[in-house]
Amino acid sequence: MKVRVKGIENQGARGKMNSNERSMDVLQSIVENYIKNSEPVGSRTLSKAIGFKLSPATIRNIMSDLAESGYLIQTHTSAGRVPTDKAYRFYVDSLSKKPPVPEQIKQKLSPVSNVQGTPVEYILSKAVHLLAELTKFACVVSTPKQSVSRLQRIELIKISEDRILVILVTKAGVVRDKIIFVKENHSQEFLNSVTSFLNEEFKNHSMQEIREGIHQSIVSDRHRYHDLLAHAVRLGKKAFELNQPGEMFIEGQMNLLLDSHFHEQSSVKSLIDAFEQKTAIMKILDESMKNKGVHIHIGIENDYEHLHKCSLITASYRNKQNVLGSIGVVGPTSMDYKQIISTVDYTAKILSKTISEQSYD
Amino acid sequence: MKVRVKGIENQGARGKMNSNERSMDVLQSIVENYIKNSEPVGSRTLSKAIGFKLSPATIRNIMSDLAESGYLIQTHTSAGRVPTDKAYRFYVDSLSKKPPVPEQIKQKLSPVSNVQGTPVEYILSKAVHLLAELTKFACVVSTPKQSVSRLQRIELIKISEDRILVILVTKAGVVRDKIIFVKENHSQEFLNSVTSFLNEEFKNHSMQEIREGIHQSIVSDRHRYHDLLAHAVRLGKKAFELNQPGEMFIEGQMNLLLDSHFHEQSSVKSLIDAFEQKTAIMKILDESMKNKGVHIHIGIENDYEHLHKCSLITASYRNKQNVLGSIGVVGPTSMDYKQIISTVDYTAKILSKTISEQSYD
DNA sequence: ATTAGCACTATTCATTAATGAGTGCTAATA
DNA sequence: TATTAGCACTCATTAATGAATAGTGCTAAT
Repeated sequence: MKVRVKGIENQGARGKMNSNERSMDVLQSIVENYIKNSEPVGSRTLSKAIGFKLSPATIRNIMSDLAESGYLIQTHTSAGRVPTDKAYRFYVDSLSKKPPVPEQIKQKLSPVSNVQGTPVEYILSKAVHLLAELTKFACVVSTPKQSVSRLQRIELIKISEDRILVILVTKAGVVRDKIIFVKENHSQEFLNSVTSFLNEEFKNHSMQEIREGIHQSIVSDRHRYHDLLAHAVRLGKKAFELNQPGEMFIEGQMNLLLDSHFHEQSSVKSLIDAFEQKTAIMKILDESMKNKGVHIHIGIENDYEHLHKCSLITASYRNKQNVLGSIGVVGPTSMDYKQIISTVDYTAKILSKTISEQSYD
Repeated sequence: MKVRVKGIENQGARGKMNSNERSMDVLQSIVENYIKNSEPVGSRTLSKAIGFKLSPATIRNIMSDLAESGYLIQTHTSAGRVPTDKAYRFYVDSLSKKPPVPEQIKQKLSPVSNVQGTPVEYILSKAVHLLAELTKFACVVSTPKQSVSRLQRIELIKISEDRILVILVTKAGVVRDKIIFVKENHSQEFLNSVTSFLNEEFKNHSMQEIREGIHQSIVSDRHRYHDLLAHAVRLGKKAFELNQPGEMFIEGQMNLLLDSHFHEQSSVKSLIDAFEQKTAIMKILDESMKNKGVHIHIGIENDYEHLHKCSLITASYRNKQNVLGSIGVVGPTSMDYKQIISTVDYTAKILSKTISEQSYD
């Protein structure tokens, strides 16, 4: 059996650079062609697509090599070739610069920044809705994480003898509420004192710090003999306890079902599962908050099995101080990466800008 | 042409009651059979299903009559009969009592009431999620309407020179926030006075009343010479302005796509549209708040064309004082009405119970 | 190294025929 | 007179067949 130079894989070892570069070009063309038409691409089609610079026979040889290296597969003998996840990975890695965002898309996303005075959640839902409309895929956004947010203000409102409504306002402009149950029947005046104390003590600190700080206070006996402070610390501990799970908004799930790549029954079931069990996607969004820029997860790269036929493009959004959450698109592995990447990137940026303007510092 | 007694339609006019009752029984059996198997039901099948009490031939005659009266249709000459929306309407109207809710369903919905201290929105999302899981259809719930809610407390928090964060807490336990923009640079102390005034003046009044009341105050010159009150009224007007559209949570949309009745491309598109354009469903939920009990909209009865292949089962939820919103199921017209109706009813009840316990009066 | 040519393979599509479920009508029956 | 059995007929569904098509792999020529 004749061993042919494989291009890409064994760079320079023995093959000519030329051959390698050409393989890459061909692969790129195949990927782009498949993204465009969602149909296995054959040697003749491709030859035509690149303007007959290479004959179908030559392309067949190259394709054969690419297939052997795991970049392409055939659904059956007489079908064209389809890119594998490895090919998509190569493709997105070789994308040089993000192309400029089309004016039309900017236009469509402009409502995100026209939301004077509305809650952050509303801005997020608007953004994710528009993103879904633009991309025609499913889109997700995670709400700001409590732990990194810094306190703007806390309010304690007496509701009944044993219940206190806690309202937390963060610098990012997020308002969260919950009810805590207490044994003592505190007066509203007393709660006001506690409120003042907590606000003075903890304003501008992150929730994380506050939780730790309060824990410290309890351990230390600094407040042991001061009744008000002791109570304040006790109430504060309850008030700042994290008990709300991170939320996530989803839009456009149904778009996926119009996509031909998900027409099989099994794929649909997988998707339903993936969205039902939000944790997997949530994890990816959380991950995306750790680094700047756009994150790309292609098919099999996803840990969660039900997402093996999907690619996720995510980007984090932030205010001036902190990374708050992230927004992303879930689509088929054969999505138009160029377009989606730049759209997600732009959406995250405009979201950051809008929320920063609304933030309280 | 021989005129046969039609049953149902011309009761007692000339036909025997027997024949009429029998037609009804047969129709009911057909509907139940179709709900169960999702397949056109033929005369032989039905004869077997009712234990051969009537021969296929007799049933054919009855079916023929029912078809003529618009209760059944045939997809083609040699197919069995399928119930029309008219038949479903007859069927649900003739359902006597809601059957008891199975213990298993109660069990599955129990997490709804185990939500000590969480925001109302969280309870709602939990309920709608579980309902979707139970029914395997799409489920929706509307968040409490601001206008009917009664004020528990308002807070004004200074954010910057020209921005004030308004937090409204209603008796139902709903917390809403928004930012208002002001020209004057009020101190927080001043805002506290305004807050006290507004709380004293308007606590326990519905938002609707407050908006009207404030309007009155502005029209009257009662506060014209009192600076604090004048400002309070001005700020209050802004604070109580309704600017948040009614929200709606949707869950399990994708369940519908596993349902065989929505397999055609066109149906899927219709559904996507229906959920994209939330207003139509929202309107039905709002409608459902006006009367007690379970509401049923079958197929063509829906005003919105894209819902013509769906039935909606809705029920309102409430606290001790007011009807707050409603929850419902969107499924195919051939859904198992008995089961869905009782499940929705029960869910609404447990929701009402839970929210009432959390309410502040 | 590239390409043209050809044999080979597998899908897709339309046609055909067989099968079967179900009806409508008529005549027989209780 | 109401019910039922029997039969001819209709139409969807299914399987089988064959032609058309798109594509490959290999070999030999350039």
